[in-house]
Amino acid sequence: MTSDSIARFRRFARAVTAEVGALDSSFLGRGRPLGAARVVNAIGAGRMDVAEIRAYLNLDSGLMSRLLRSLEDEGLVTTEPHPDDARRRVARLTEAGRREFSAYEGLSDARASALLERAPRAEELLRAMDLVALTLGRDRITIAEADARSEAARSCLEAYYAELARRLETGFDVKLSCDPEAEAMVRPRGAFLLAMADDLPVGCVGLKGSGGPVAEVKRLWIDPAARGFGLARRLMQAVETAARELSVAVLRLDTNSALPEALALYRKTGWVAIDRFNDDPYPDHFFEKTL
Amino acid sequence: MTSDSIARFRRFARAVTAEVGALDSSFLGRGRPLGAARVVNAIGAGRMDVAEIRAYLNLDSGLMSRLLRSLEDEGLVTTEPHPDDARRRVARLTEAGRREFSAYEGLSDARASALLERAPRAEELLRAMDLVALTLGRDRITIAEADARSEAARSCLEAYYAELARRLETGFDVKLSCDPEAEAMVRPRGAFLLAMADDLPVGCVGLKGSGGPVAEVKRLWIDPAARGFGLARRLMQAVETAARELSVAVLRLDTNSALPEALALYRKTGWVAIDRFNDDPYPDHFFEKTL
DNA sequence: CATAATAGCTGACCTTAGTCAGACATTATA
DNA sequence: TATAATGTCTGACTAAGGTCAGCTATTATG
Repeated sequence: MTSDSIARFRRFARAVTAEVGALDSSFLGRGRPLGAARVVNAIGAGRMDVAEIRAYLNLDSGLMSRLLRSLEDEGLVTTEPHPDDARRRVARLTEAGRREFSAYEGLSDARASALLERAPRAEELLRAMDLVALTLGRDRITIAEADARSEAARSCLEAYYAELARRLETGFDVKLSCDPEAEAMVRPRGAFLLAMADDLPVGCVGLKGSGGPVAEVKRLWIDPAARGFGLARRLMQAVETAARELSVAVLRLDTNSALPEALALYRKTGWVAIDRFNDDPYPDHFFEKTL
Repeated sequence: MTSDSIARFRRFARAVTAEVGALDSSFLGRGRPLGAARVVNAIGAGRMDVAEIRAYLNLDSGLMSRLLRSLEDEGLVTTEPHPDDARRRVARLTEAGRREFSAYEGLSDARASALLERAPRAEELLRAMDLVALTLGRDRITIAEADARSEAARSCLEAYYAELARRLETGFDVKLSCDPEAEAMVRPRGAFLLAMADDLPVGCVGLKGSGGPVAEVKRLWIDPAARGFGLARRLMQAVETAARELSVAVLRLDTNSALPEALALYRKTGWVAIDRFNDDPYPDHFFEKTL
């Protein structure tokens, strides 16, 4: 690693330290120490189990307990024993607590918004931030099943179609392609999987089934900022697992030689080239894998 | 600003918070509270005047004084009155202090290096970090005079040549162009200015003089990650100021229509198109400005 | 059923960071 | 030369974060 690279990295660290410090201090300014504000936000973000909050915020049990008492005194939080295990406790925001949480969210959103509006080329800045955030947080990316008709799924599919249109010499019009109706990618006939980074989708793959022993893998796509982390392989493994659960014996897929990284992945992971099995105008390579 | 953009910004903030927190905590782990470590690093980075360190780290004078005493007790720092003004004090690292500073630097460098080595496409990641760092720190970019033969200047010039080679249809070979020998861009004949962000150069411009009343502006270049902040305009203003100091009455420059943003800037800032005044093969537009 | 493990609570205590008023020496200014 | 301003230092004080031993209640386990 060159010293110039390291200097650039450290310039980055200095610049974001100031910005992140300012984000942190947006947790202040509402008459409450940072620790208590962080607890309100952890609960607001859906963490309820006290031990879970403690682990997330890295707090001593004594400190955590005191923070919860002070928030109860303020009327922002109620606690009650965990229904399954009375040693544990769960915390909930009161109506006032939810208002405080919204206020904190609003402050963070406003700061983000102000920064983005001041930036020339905001979309380029966001893509740069995506790349940094995903590289730093690559180990926290999870694979989860989702409805193919959900907003997160649709945003991935649109990005996929746009990328095909850019990369295929012929362009790409989803209406001319074999567009699997979303129902074919919903259980029990099929499935749809998303790679999620911090509640934002960064990749997808669909399993288009018919109820029979043969199903098709469709719509494998990874956000450009998340490439190189092995997500495509993880998604393909997950879709194979889902196919096995649905008693699928044979998987098929079609793809295009303009997507060499996809071809390489299929060849490396046990897929076998077969003859054309549909009349879709776009693909020029066809693969099969027996499960 | 869309809610999706804001969510992406906040994902970025979360990801770097963890990383920056880790960077901060590399200031810990050497048996010294964060405040004292930050003072050691400020002095090591060349800040000597106590008031200057205080302003930089945003510290109360009482706290600063105590931190310096504790560092003196540790044998890391000595202080003495400022030679010009005995009210002020200057702080210096002792030999042991310099060792501590090096240790902190080593920890930060190691962390940066480890992260970059783990990243696929490290250069793309660095460019993304540059864009984020420069956008966040745009108000801290300064214009300073530098030697045209210095390393910082040379790295800008090389980037400039590479960009010309990319953007001119004919390509660009600096040997075929009127390459001003560096001496012509050094005082008292000329000048060379750099835009600096955190000790790294992000833009340059040269003033090529002959000692006479006519001089030439050369090599205006801005790092792609720093475009849109008005740096070109600032550099041009600075080079005009430098020219006036050198008693230059008339400035000239040549440029190419493949660089429309440069042409637009010159036209907006009082430059007048003139006839070709050299036989350089690359430029196709020529401008003049009377100071 | 006795014992161990788990989860949280409480009180005592410590460190770090930060604030503020006042003291002191020095320098700038009317 | 008197006065104001500047820069640092000291002592007194506070808030916030954090640690630890011991307590209670509950659940898991041999």
